[in-house]
Amino acid sequence: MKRRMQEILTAICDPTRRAALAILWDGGEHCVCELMARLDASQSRMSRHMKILAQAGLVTGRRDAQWVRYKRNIELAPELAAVIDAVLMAEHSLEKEIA
Amino acid sequence: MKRRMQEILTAICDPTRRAALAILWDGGEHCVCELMARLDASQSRMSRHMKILAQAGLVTGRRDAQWVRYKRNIELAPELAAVIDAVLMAEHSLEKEIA
DNA sequence: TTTTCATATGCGGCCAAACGCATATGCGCT
DNA sequence: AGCGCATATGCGTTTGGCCGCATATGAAAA
Repeated sequence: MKRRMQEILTAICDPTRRAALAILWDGGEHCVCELMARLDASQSRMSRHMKILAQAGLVTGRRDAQWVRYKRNIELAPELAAVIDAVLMAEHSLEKEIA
Repeated sequence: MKRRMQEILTAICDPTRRAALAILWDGGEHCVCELMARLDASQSRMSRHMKILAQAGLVTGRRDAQWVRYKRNIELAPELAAVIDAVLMAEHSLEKEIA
């Protein structure tokens, strides 16, 4: 449906969420506390951001003891994954630009 | 720079702007009044949306008599154009989905 | 020059998003 | 059970985006 598209774009519009996605996009699992530390975000802030990413269908989380391990959602439709790929790719290539 | 990336994502986050982009993405020129009519948007609303798209570097406008003709910016960096392509592509393919 | 059409913009209101703080929940360890 | 770590969430505040309305600008035609 079209609603998911809007959710995804809203999700990736926030820089912190994009940064989290970039970390998760390797396919590995990462807990909230790790993301908090690496992205310099408060606990409640990071938790909420992850919820939004999950609701958009971009990531999935599972309980593992006291942690929640988030990872890229492998069931994401290919056309939508392509959007994320393009965004992360572009952001990465723009990182080292001078002008 | 990274700022442009954020501008672009903010720009395509709005449904009306995405719809305008979809129309302009064929490369042709379209005036504001045409976009207003096709997207059922008020004049000031459409004008502002176009300004945001232009500031993000996605489109360019030129005066032609009393009209302003907007079109896709052909000088847009390829990695950024790829993002727009992916988004429009995905939205198009999701259009006819049942589930 | 006055009128008319097309577009841009200043202003103020409205609404949703994002945040910090505090608190609740979930889980393992002792 | 009680404690401590990790995560989620309710609440109230602040911030920013989008809008309509009115007005300004720009350009052609009368």
